[in-house]
Amino acid sequence: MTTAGEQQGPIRIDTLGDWRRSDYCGALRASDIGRELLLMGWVAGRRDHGGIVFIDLRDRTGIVQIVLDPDDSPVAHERAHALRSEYVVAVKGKLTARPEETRNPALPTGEVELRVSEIRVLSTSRVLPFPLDDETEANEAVRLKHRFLDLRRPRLTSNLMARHRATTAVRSYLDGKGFIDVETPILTRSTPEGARDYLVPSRVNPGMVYALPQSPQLFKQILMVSGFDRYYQIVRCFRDEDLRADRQPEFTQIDIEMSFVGQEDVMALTEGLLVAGAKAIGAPVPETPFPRMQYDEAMRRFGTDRPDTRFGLEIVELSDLMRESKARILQSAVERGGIVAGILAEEGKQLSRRELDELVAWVQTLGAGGLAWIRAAEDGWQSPLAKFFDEGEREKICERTGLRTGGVLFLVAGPRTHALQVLGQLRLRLGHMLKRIPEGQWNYLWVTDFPLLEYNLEAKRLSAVHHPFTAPKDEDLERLGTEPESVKAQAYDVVLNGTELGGGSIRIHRPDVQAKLFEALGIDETQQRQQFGFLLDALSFGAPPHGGIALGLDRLCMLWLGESSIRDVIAFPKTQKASDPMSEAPSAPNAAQLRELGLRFVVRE
RNA sequence: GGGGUCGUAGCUCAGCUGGUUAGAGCGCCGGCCUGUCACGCCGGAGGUCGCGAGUUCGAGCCUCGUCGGCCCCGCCA
Repeated sequence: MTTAGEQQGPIRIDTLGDWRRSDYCGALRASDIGRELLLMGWVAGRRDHGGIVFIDLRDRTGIVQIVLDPDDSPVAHERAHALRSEYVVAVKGKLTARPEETRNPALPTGEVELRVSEIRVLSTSRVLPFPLDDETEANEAVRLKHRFLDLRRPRLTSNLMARHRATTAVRSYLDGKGFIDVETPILTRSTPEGARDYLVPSRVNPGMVYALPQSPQLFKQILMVSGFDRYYQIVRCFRDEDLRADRQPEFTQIDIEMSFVGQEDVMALTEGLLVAGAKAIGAPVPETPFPRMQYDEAMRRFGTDRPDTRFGLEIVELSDLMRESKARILQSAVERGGIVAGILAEEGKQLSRRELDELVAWVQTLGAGGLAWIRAAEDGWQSPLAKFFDEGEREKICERTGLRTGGVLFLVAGPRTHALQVLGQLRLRLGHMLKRIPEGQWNYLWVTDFPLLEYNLEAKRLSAVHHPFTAPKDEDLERLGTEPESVKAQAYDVVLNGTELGGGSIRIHRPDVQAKLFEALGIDETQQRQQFGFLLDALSFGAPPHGGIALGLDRLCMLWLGESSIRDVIAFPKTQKASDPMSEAPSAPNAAQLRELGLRFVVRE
């Protein structure tokens, strides 16, 4: 950038006048040759030969080549020298076939070009802070500060247009199935459990706050009680938790609830919706019904409740073989009620000693006791634990896991759930390292039969795995009071390639069952009234059996479009610190605002 | 709350073991150029090495702190 570049230059800005666009740039084809056109767009590139000038004109549909030839119009040609990147221009002219040898097969519009008879310069541009091509990936902070420019990049433009097609298809699909789009409040009340809330102080109720919804859960259930029967909403949700590549503080859910249905009905509907969405966005259309897997099996084989089933490297348990082992670390884990389990990498030979050491160190950062490995080399086992295993044990281990020469077996010992989760993460990492994850495969999967409750170590009480309105399986109902942790929920998650797309459940519609669940959760009657009174009221006035699901629209679009960050399918996303470099949100409130709200900030040490 | 990584020209990045005047490509500015499409050729401008302390004769490079981007753990019913 130079000072000269900051000047707008002597170029004259024209008015739009009565000019109106006749066509979009990206749609022009050989069939349009001969037409008189009026195009409007941004200067995406300029090749000025002095005697003849080529302009790449871009709008949201694509790029078409514009030719400014003094033989066509000396005036337009003369003005073309002053054009710069991202100037906005309108051009009038005739669409012609490009001379045979100058066609550009890389461009959908490469067979044609517009020969300009008249040009209007509608707007100029400062020099760009970063190039707008799809190749150079500028620093995210710079991109977000100038999001209006970032969004001009063809990839982001087409991502947002594709997202629009998906949401349109979803609305049309749900409308066709008789669903009613109903809006629910953004200013609502905080509910306990779940994520941290974003709070909004109420001016007219000093000392009181609203919470932004983490999801419209209670409202959609109430709509069922009200008899709407089938509800949907494409709705913003807010969770004040730390961000990830696939997580934003505000995100969009496709929220669905329906009455007089069971789990299978919701799942079938969801599959149809995903088919419609995938079709509209141009992603491979999944086959239905999707495969199913019970939660217990997912944990046992994949160490997670959202397994990526595109590759093997499954978990194998070895606890029974280690009960008597001389390898104390492994043996004692079993003795204490934990497990020993492993993952076999058949092609583990390609992992260097250094990579193995890095894996061991990495697993330790996950909070696991440690990671042991056994490398089956030509001349015997190489392993920190090798000396502890006799011939018989080695044979059994090989038999159980399939370990053979060239392979590496990874072992983790510890409390069951934790060991499995660590292995689940190790599995993903190995999948990447060994390039085992196939591109172009789309494994949709239902995970079912979640436990209803789990023991929360921090809170020292049971908490809901899904949420406290999830119905237990009918046959498990009576165990709610006696063995609550054995009760399964009528809950289901849909997973794509190891990413959770969404989840739902059949809800509790009977006040007596809901009360039992609150009891199991240790929420007393006063708290119940205070926190969920309105839902309990609603359930007591004739609630239909109902259930639903919520799907993460941003994540869906991200996966469907092959993006690795949710930010690239959201027009105005936030950084990892939940800030927006463009608008500079969040910002400090001024004194008058604080006074009016009756707030005072206390500086945290 | 924690771990990792990055921050040098508008952008992407190089910069050795701490040592003279901090480089490249692209972009930008000026000139030339009638079939380019990553146009080409000639010339030029452009730097708070994120910021602040410290060590040192000397810091882009070492130390500490801090700010910011990204990835991950915890967290996200």
